[in-house]
Amino acid sequence: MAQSNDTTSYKDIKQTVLARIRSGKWQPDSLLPNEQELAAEFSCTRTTVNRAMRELAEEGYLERRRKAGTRVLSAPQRQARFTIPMVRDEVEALGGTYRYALVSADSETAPEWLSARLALSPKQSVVHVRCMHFNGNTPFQYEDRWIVTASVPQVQQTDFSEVGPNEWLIQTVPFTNVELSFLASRANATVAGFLDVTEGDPVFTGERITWLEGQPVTFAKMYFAAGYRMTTEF
Amino acid sequence: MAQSNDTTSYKDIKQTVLARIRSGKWQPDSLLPNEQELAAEFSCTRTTVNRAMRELAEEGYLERRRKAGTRVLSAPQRQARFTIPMVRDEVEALGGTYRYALVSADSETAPEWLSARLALSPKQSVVHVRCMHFNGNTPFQYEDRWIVTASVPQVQQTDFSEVGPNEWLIQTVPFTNVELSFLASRANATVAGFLDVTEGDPVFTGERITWLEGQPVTFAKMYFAAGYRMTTEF
DNA sequence: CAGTGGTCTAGACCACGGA
DNA sequence: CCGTGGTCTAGACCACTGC
Repeated sequence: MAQSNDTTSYKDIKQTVLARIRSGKWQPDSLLPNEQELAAEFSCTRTTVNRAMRELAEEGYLERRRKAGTRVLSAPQRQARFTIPMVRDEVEALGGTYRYALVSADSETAPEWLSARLALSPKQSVVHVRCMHFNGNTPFQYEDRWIVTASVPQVQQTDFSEVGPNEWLIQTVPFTNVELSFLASRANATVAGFLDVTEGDPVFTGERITWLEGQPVTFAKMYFAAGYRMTTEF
Repeated sequence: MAQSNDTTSYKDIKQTVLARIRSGKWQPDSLLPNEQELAAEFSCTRTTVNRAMRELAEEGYLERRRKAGTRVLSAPQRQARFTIPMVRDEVEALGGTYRYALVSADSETAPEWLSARLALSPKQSVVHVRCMHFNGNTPFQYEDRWIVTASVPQVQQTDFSEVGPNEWLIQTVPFTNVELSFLASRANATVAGFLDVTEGDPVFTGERITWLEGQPVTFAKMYFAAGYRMTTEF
């Protein structure tokens, strides 16, 4: 199928193995034949079997350990992958026209809660940017962001009136680690005003911390407009 | 590093390539050397280069096309992976003791909104299960679930007083497709009561639809207790 | 058409970790 | 110790697609 020829591809093996798991032929927790035996069964090399099984393990269906062999996971630890698009792309994917508006950008001393959150030394300088992302004229996301000046000195000379801080950061600073959270919060007066909802309404909220080689770069809170849902399929 | 010997491993290549991207030596949108040239540079086989570059592409750093070659993605489409653990595991990972309690389980005719959502023919039979998941004695999640009888006939003879519907389903029915959404909703009187929050409070909410070979199996709403956040690092 | 990535083979050495 | 998976090599054929 996958190949025009009749060779057994790693995709064929994946499909077959998945089918055996689903049909119950290979029960959860049961030990599977080793790679050599499977290679013989599928009349291909061990390399090909290895790729198939390795990918199935990455996808959360199997557990593999040297010497112990390969087992079917009883509760498939399937992973949901959410692509984290830039706001602009997300709006445009909805068929809308993206518009950005700066609310404020100020250099200030990091508030205590932020210093604690990012493990900054006290009274470090940060740039605080607040901005809005629109879908046409409809509010889409209100963003509240702090950028650590010491990690990104150029931020002090940057004008965020045309380019959003996220797009600017991505083009300017690489990152090595990200912590991303989602939660439901309550709209305070400010957020409610920007998102055109009633104060106290539930707001889908994201928090993102970004590091570069252990140095904190930025902390962002993203408040999504009413009705937003983060969706994935797998 | 990765190997005890001094051979160049695919992991070394990944690191080097990432470093070049981050340092700006390989600019976004720029065309990279082809696999043969890279293999020569790293003095390894093309197979090894291929694995490194393929994985970097899967991770969202590169774009590869036959004949067109490999390019650095301008806006790294990094993906957040959330593992979707079973509630029990999630609670136990927090160091708590998991406790399950059935609220109700009834066979009924699918309400119209559900038929529409799952594309069921009208008036199909479903089993409606409501239950609670606790962390010790603290409410953790309230679950509202419908299971399509036609897809899982055994559900009619199943007692959900001891085993939660999710654990039961996972052990009973395989699935091929899942749609998973997260949103912020407002606690109605029922949800507020079960989660011990005030009516109208924001509630982090998940919705999950599961199919087996195109057949809808189950629809679940999961309401998380106050303070819940879904977190990932990458 | 021709260049690039996608995949397979046949064989090898080795790291890990269970018994 | 020694079986199992993890990875690399050297070489090959081919699918796709831009020119």
